[in-house]
Amino acid sequence: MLNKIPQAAVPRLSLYYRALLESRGKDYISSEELSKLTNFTAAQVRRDLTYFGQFGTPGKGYAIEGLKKAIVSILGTDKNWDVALVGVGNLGTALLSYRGFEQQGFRVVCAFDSDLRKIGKTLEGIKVQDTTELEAAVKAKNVQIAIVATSAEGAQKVVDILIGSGVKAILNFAPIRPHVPPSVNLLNIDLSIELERLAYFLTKSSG
Amino acid sequence: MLNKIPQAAVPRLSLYYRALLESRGKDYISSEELSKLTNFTAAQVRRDLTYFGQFGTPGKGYAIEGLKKAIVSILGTDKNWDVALVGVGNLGTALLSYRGFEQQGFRVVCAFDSDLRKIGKTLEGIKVQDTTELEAAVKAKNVQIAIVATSAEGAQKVVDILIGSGVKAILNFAPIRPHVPPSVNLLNIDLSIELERLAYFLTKSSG
DNA sequence: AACTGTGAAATTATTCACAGCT
DNA sequence: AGCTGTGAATAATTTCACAGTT
Repeated sequence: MLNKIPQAAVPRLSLYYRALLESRGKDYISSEELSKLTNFTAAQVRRDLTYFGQFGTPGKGYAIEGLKKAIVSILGTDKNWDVALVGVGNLGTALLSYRGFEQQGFRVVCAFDSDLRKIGKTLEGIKVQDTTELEAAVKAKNVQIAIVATSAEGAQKVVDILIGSGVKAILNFAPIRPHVPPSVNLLNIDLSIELERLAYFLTKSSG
Repeated sequence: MLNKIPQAAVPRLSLYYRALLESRGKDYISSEELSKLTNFTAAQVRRDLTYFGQFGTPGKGYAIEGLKKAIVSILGTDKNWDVALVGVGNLGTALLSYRGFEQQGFRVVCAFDSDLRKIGKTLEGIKVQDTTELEAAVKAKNVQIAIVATSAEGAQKVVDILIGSGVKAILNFAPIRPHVPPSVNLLNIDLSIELERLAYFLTKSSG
């Protein structure tokens, strides 16, 4: 069986995992119970899980500990990843101190900025380097993942340097859609677009 | 013609708008040109735009200035919205100084935290209030929109208070999915889940 | 009896392809 | 001639409903 996995199934898997974390004190959980905890349908829960394997026991449900381990392994959050951060403005600094990164196995090992006032400072134990050193540092440390938290203006150039340095995945917070080759995983978190979505829903429901 | 608008069309509209901002020096732009700038297909551009109206001129394309105004009006980014911010930790502080809010017509008019070390401080001209004052302040100022940037633990309680105070839309950054009535617009920005998506793509492409 | 896993149906979203307008 | 707007076709995703397993 060669399933094509819907893109949207992956974040749902994360949400099932959260629900499992909250489900202490029993061994098994049914798709029905998982659906109540996550506000998806029970059929969707079952379908989603079968995209990745067969984890259930008919008549009993899903073994909670086993399913947790399976999801962690599918998502890859049991691995550790070194990350380079480019841009230590307000957002970059907030990201540096965000404890969720560590919890998910992401460790920021170097940080860069082009602002002379920031270069040389140490934040959360990481010394901020000049962006001109980006390529050399990323290559030397064999970093595979980068977070781009620069302004829109600098972002594409930074992305190009990162890709040239061997980075395989980019989490982009700059409000542009950088151009990357198909071999590079790009994930955009675009606050500006989320705000426009919010404005749209507000306008629709109040007008 | 009574279109149901696909959810995903709204952020695409935002991206078309960005492309239009970059298209200076001419009066008309074709769906083909817009598709090149946004990496969607020309058919998708045309289909998306017709969900919201008829903006094109056959033979010429879309009048750039007219389409820009139309999109701004559809998205509601021509309106101004007062916003309450709950949680002024690292992320909340970064959001407070994020200039994109103002640009999109969102103005933070009050900020709250339950940490005594933060209450009373002034950030970006906003005095941080105790979360116990949340309900009274939101009601007094008739705030319709709130940003929740608290920890997971406090978030649901904050959301309940906000809804009880008349808030109609919530932009939630806390890593939980708060429960809200259908009348309230909820938009989750869940960094933790994005990181797991990233881990998944990395695992898949490297394993 | 309780529950999963999954074909089949239904729904939703995208792409094709072209009639018709400028 | 050049391009939009849109029915129809296709593709993707979700939901239904139930055969089969524990």
